[in-house]
Amino acid sequence: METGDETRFDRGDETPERLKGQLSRLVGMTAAQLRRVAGDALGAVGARKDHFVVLATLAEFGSASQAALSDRTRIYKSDLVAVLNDLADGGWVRRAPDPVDRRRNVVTLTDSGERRLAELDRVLADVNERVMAPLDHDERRQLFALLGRVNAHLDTPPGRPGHA
Amino acid sequence: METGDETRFDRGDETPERLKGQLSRLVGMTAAQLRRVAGDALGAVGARKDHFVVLATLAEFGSASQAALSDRTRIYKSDLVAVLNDLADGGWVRRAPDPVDRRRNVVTLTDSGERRLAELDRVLADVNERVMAPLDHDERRQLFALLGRVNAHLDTPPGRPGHA
DNA sequence: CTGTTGCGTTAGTGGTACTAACGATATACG
DNA sequence: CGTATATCGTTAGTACCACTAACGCAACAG
Repeated sequence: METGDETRFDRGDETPERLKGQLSRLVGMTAAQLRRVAGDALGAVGARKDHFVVLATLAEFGSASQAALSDRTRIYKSDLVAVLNDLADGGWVRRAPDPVDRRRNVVTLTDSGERRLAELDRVLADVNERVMAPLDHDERRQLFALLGRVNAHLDTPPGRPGHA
Repeated sequence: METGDETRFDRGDETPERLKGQLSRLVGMTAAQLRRVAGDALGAVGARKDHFVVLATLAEFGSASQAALSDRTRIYKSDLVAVLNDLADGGWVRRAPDPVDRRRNVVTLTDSGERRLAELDRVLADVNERVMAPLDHDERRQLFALLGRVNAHLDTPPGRPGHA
């Protein structure tokens, strides 16, 4: 092989200049690849990631209105409609008008919804395992902790200094 | 109920169930916020992130064809067209046919392109600083290293064990 | 009854990742 | 030479994701 070919990343002594120093780029690239891997895995069983998010939220917090689901999942209420349509079509959730406030729909996880959640959970756990393969247990914990802190910090830009 | 409203994340002793264990979700949320912050900052000076990526690549590796740029930046050649149009409109790059192979364009950084790069570099360094504010120097290094390893691992899914 | 607010829905925007095809040029082979 | 094939830049289009705007409806406060 000629030398000039595989320069890619390891320039070694030369300062990596601008590109590598940007956390946004590194996180962005990682996220894109993660999204792809997870999306493919979910797509293989006819699901999307928001399906998992909604099912998991229903399982953890119980039945809820769409507005509450939107708050808890960070899925915009406008996008939630299609997700719930999918889930209702699959029989994984029921969407019924709330008798006490007829503006609301009460979304409820069905039995087959719980099974669906377990299935998607397995799929994603598998993806997670593949993705984090190069890291040992401690390193995984560190990565989660560091990302979690950055994430929490980005979540509260103004005001809200602590939980006062 | 006691706390009622602000249950959000800190359930504490209860296992975080499914949602928090997914690296894809944590990385995805962080990436989304980063993209937003960086995108806003760049947008404030009329740029996009790919502008920075291309300018930085030209500065580091020198003039190149669009195909070479596409390889180095991971920007699809189809998307690169618009980016280079923007950059050429701003006078930051020149795009001239290659005399030795007239299929190619040679893309060259101009002087004002170097200045533009410095400007965007400042903007992004600022973003980077804001984003990583909660982490000290060592933690930043750790985060980069861990993400870098995951990222590198995702980059080489099949075969290619080493540079054999 | 009237204005306001919250709810679910529809529609649309803009950015990002990705594929397909095409005209033009370059290269390889017979 | 000629013809097949590959590469280059470009156009167009797909799909997903994050996000906004507006609308009809129900609830509620006055």
